[in-house]
Amino acid sequence: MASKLKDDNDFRPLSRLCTQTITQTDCTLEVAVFAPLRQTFSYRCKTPPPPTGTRVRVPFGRGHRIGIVVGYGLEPAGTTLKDIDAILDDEPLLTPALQSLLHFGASYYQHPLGEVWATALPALLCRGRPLTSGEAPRYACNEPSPDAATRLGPRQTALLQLLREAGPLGRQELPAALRPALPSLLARGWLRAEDAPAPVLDLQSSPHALHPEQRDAVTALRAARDFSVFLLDGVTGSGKTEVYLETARSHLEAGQQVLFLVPEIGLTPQLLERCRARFGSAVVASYHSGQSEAQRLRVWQGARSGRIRLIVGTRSALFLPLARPALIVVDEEHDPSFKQQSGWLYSARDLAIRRAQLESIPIVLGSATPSLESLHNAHIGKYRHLRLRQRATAMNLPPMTILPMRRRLLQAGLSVDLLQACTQTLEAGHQVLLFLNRRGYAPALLCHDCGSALFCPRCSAPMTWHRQAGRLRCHHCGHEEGHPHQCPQCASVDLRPVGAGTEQLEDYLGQRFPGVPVLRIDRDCITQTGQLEAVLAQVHHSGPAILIGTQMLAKGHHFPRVTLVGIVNVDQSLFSADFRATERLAQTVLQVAGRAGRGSVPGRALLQSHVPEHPLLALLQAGDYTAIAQHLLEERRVARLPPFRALALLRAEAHRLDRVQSFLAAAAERAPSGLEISGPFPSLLERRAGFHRAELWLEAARRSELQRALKHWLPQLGTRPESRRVRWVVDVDPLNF
DNA sequence: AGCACGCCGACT
DNA sequence: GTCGGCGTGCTC
Repeated sequence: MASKLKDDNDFRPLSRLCTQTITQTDCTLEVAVFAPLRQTFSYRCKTPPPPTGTRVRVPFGRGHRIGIVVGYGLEPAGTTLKDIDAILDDEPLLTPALQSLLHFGASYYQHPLGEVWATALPALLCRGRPLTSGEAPRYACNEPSPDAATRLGPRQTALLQLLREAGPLGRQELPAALRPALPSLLARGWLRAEDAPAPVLDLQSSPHALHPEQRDAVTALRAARDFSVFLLDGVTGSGKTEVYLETARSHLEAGQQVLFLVPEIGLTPQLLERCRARFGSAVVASYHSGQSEAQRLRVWQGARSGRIRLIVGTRSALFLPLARPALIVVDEEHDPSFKQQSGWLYSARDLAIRRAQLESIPIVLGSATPSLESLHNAHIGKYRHLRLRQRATAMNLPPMTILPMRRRLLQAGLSVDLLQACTQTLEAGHQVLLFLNRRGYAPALLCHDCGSALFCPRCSAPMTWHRQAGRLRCHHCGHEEGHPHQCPQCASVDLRPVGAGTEQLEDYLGQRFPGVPVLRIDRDCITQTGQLEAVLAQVHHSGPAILIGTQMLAKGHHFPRVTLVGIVNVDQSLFSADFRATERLAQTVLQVAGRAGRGSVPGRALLQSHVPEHPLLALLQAGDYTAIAQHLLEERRVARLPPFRALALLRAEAHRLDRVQSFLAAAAERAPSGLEISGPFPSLLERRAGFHRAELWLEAARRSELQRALKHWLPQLGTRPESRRVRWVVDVDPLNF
């Protein structure tokens, strides 16, 4: 009775299910319900079966759920199957290519199909909102008027007159006072609703002429018709965006659509504005989780109908249906934010490549500091490597200098040399940017008598002291408490902050440079939308000033008056247990350094370190990312790490450590051949929010081998008794440890 | 995930 | 004597 789909818990390529034309009535539907359940469920359908990708409402448990038809049972329906309640759509929500992408994504990342669909669709559709064109109709007068003898009210008369003079208008374009008159006039035939005409491109020519490298890149990209992957490897300021836009332009002119992925919501507004200025605001939209669900649905429908021609969006925009896709752009492709961190652990960058393949269109991955994975793929010829070495502006990357910290006097983590450089810069009337990826006043509070740190009661990490708020906070689980009166170990009252965070820097520099504005940019002080823009505007209009910031400040913004960039702390990254830490450090340093000297005055960047002799720092100092990447790739090859090996983690957590251990031990024991298993290892953060955490490393020579092994192993893992006592997930191609 | 069922502590 | 704690198990 169970269909094949369910038998091996496999997600078959959709083509194999779709190509069969199911004509007989009373057949079995395979439904992926919107719930985190590994199986699909079979239902009986007495009407002609709907195509895959349509929503159905089904009885489920003692209630009802909405799900997606993902296949058909091959055997005749058994008597125990329930009937579906209703078919919610006349047609599939997604094209076959996009349906295949979701099936692939569920299978590759070992995630339940129903939840994959739920992640990919706007929430309103998951809740059963009917599919419409998504277009607001326009209202026009009917001529001749239906019953000229009727006396109309003043609002009705005014509305009719307006529409006669101005032509058809949408509801939003009408004065709010006249809108209430719409329903009655429509009902009585005075007005009719009509579809708005498709918005048109409003092309503006490029404000800058392309330099030769850009022109070559655009030529290569425009020539690509079928699936191919381009790595656009261009130093900061080399004009990658211009290349994207010029390539997009030719596709838009041909009536097609372009999808533009960025790693963070914060990067959408600038790019959106630039696209709107170039192509006309009617055909350009953004799509991200900061929008209301109604808004997202509108963009989704606009993309599906083809009315919206270019979308700038974050991860989830990858799943927007496109009527006529022509090009996908993944900007800042190295950014780890493209990997989803909870639920379905997919990489939007990697799935974007898969989507391009399924749609037979080209895709561009762009970055000034490409990921080692992408560089490797370029080296082995899987991607076409396009380089932009020339800067569009005349500025160069500021020279970088390592500042040794050993045995130096440090104040708030700043060496005298760095402070001196700050003084010089400020005296010259310029601005300083200090980068420190650590929020709060101090990363720990330490007892001066017994030396114990104040740990989070639920995590294996010390709590961060936030002095302004007067709170100790755990950055891992959100636990919060006030300043303790005494040390919980020895009852001493001498508790002191150790280490420096952005808050401490702000504090100290405010005292050290009285009269100089000190502006801090991190998640603690930028809480509302628009706040960041306000601070940035302040920076642009200010004279000498000091900017202090975390990761938040490293991305996307330019500070023409900043001529000194100080990177306060690189040492943790040099010795991190996360093998990607050095790659990230190099990317961040170059990114942050690139913020300086974009105006007319050259800048410089200073890196503080206790180990100035570290080989990576010498490479960083030279500012040559290609050389750094080469060095790091060689390290990875020797250490047999990605991209030279395929890696997945089996992570488990539970309140009781013994349950975590016995689950992982049982899993390791039953591991299939072809998979190299190591561990269980305690996770980098051993305990989080009261859960003990550990993981198994699963490795294979190639991703395909890893996939083959996982496919057979994991379904049976879920049936074991140990697995019910822990929370477990597989993280395929993990990025964060 | 929901939403049941199911056995052990403090209350009208 | 009940209300309710969340541990365990099921959903075609």
